[in-house]
Amino acid sequence: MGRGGRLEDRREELLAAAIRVFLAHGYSAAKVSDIVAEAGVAQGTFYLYYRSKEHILHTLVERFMGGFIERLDSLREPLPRGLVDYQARVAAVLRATFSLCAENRQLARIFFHEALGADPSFGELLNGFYRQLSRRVQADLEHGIAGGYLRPLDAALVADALVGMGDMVVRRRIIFDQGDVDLDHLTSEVLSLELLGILRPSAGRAPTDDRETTGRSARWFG
Amino acid sequence: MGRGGRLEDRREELLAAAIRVFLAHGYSAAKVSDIVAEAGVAQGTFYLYYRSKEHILHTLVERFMGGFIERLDSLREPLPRGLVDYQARVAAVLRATFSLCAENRQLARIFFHEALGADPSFGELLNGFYRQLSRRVQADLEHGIAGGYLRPLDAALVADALVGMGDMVVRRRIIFDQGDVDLDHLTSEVLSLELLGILRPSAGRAPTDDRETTGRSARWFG
Amino acid sequence: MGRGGRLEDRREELLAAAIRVFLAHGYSAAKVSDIVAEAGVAQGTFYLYYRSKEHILHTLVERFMGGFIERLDSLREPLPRGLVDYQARVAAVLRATFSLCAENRQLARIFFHEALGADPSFGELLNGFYRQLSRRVQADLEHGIAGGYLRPLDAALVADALVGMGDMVVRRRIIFDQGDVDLDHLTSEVLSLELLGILRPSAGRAPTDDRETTGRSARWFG
Amino acid sequence: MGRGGRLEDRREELLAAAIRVFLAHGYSAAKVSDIVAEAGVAQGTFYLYYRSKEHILHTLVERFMGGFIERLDSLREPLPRGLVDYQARVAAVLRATFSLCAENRQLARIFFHEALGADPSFGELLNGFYRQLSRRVQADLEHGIAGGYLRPLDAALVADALVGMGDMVVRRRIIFDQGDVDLDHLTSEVLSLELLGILRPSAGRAPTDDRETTGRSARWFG
DNA sequence: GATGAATGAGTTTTCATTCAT
DNA sequence: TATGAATGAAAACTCATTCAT
Repeated sequence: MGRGGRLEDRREELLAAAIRVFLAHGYSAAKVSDIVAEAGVAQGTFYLYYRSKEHILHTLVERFMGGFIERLDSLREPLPRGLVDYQARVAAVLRATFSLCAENRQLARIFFHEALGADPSFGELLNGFYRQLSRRVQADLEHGIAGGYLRPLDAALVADALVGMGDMVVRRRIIFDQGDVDLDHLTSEVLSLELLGILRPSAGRAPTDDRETTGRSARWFG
Repeated sequence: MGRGGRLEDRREELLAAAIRVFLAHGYSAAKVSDIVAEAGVAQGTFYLYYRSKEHILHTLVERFMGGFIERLDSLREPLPRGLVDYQARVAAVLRATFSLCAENRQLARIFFHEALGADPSFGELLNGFYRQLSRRVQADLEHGIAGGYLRPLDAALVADALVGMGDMVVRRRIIFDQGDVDLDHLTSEVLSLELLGILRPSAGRAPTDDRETTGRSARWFG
Repeated sequence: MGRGGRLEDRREELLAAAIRVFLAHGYSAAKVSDIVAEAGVAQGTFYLYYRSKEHILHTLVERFMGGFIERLDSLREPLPRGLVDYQARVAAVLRATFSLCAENRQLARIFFHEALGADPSFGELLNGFYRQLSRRVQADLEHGIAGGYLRPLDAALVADALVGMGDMVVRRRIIFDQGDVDLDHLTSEVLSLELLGILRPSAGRAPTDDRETTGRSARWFG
Repeated sequence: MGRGGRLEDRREELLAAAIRVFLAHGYSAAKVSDIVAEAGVAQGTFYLYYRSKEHILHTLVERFMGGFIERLDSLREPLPRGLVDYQARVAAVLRATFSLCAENRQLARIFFHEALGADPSFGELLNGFYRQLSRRVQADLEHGIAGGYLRPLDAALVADALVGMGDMVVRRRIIFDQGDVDLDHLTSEVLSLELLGILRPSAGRAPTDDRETTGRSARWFG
């Protein structure tokens, strides 16, 4: 790791500095001079690694989104073969979502809080992100409906709603909260809600035992 | 009425102009000079009515939030006396939520899109809004659990998740979409999801002929 | 005192309000809106009585200068006939100067402190004021030298210096100081200093008993 | 020296430009854009070196005051041992005062004319300056009274008056006047006035052949 | 690559003054 | 006369970006 390593280090230092600064002051109040001061390099150095202030935010956001989608996709590869499979998959996806955000709380915070107002283009980006998530959920729903273990429903719309559930739990329980989070608890509650609904469960509708679905493996990026 | 009315008119004209400008360029790219040009008044006039660009956004946001909370509260006054009551109430709340956002799509768009990144303080404001909604849902959930018609669950957490469902549906289906929206359809689908969950309904899980619920005609609300 | 009286009252109220505001915030920081608020009239009313913010300061300054010069001139009418006369006259002038400034401390403060930086033209005005004072002193000095009771000296220059003595005593002892001032003491000390400095260095150099020269009469303007 | 020298140069260029602009238009009418135009640098460069327009004036004023006080103090180190010493010292101080102001006429002009009304804080600054001068004079007077060669007097008050003499001579004869000044003449006239005014009125009222003192040749100082 | 001084366009905000009522 | 809403020119100051060293 000779020269290339050094260069990457600088890029990463700046990225890390940018995270700290964006979190401390918010994106628009953050100055490039704050970032370089935080990173301990000269003003001009910034522009050797990033085209602009917006570009470094873009990098941050794309890293979050890319890592997120990639991780989720790794859990989804085979289509679920039945209800049990499906349950396990949803559990795994939820667990991964919450873990990912908890482990990268700062990045997630920037993604969900700082980026949006920064530039009109980030609105599109965020929407694209939700759309990607929603499409995957929708596909699974349709698969399940066809498989007969899910009830008929407007899959696209319900997918949006389910993504929203996860989104809000992440925003209010993981990003916004300060203290430690019980990821297992979050997962099992949201999973039950998603699978069962809130009505009193009639026979045979056992809310899944999520113990199994709660692997520690999720090491993502950063 | 004469004079006072004039003053209020000016305030409103500026507000309307600000909405148009914020939607067209985004909040941070919007200049006060754009707003006054749009409103057809002089630069200084703006500052007769609003302390700053941030202040007019605050006004917009508070107007949206206030109207929203007020409307929802008007639907919630008596606590639901049982499952049927509860269902009607949730239906009404969802319907009102979607109607309100559809009727004030521009305001809603500013609220959900422009305000967040504008200023650190708006993050707090938005969070407060979600917290208020969530607390109300939580109270209803707890009431229903005590009443025996809802299953035991972590009411605070599930409330967050349910608010998230509505939030995402609003954002992706009402605000983001351009065309007309079938509010009844949105309501009935989200209502079913919320009440029943997505698993195949076992016996007696009224009120649920899925066909009907999913169909366009379903009327859960007044 | 029908209409005219009213009009004059308004003018005076505005003037008084302007004094208070100029003293409180300084001329340049003072806003016309502060003055009208202080006077309890509408913004536009100001311009019925004064052409501009500068104009009201001009009015204030001219009132001070005019009153000052007028008062001094009333003491100087007959040329002093000899040393005794001269001493009495200098004493009276000093006493009047100090009284005037003490009685109109606020106006004086505006004159000496606020006006200068307000506008280049006030520099000229102030200089003109000093020039007028200096010329009068110079004339007396020349008269005294010709009369043989003052020593030969550069009358114009010494006049400037003597005016400066009074000026600084006024600024540091009357305007700047908060508490009460012993005008008799100021007068007698400055008088001694002045007379000893300029008298012909012959016999009879008794510093005047200033008791006599200290009349209470000085009621000036305002 | 290379780099540091450059930075200092820029500061000085801006300072010099500011002097020219303040003298030409007056402080309050002067725009930062005038200063940078005069200095031939960009608008933003100004703020690399000075926080604000007020700050550069502060710098100017402090430079004047500092240089002035420092110079005077260098003349005063040993306390005068008697009348002769005292005379020499007063002469030296007057001469230095006049020289300094004549040599830095522009700076002095800004100090005495522009700074005062600029900001309330400058009133304090100027007053502090006069207070410093006055205290030094007062100390000398008290020393002389104790030494028996000065007459009893209110040293603090007379000190103020004497400072005022110098102040007005500087303002009217050095700063305000355009042409050349005869510093020797100013010094000798003011010196006579001052000494006669404060010396003990006993025998030997040297140093006083009035003819000579008033003449151009008089040399009271080195 | 690294530096950091210099750039200058861009925007908010203020406030003396006007004028329709 | 009195009002006070409206005007709009004016200016300070910021900060992302560049570029000579």
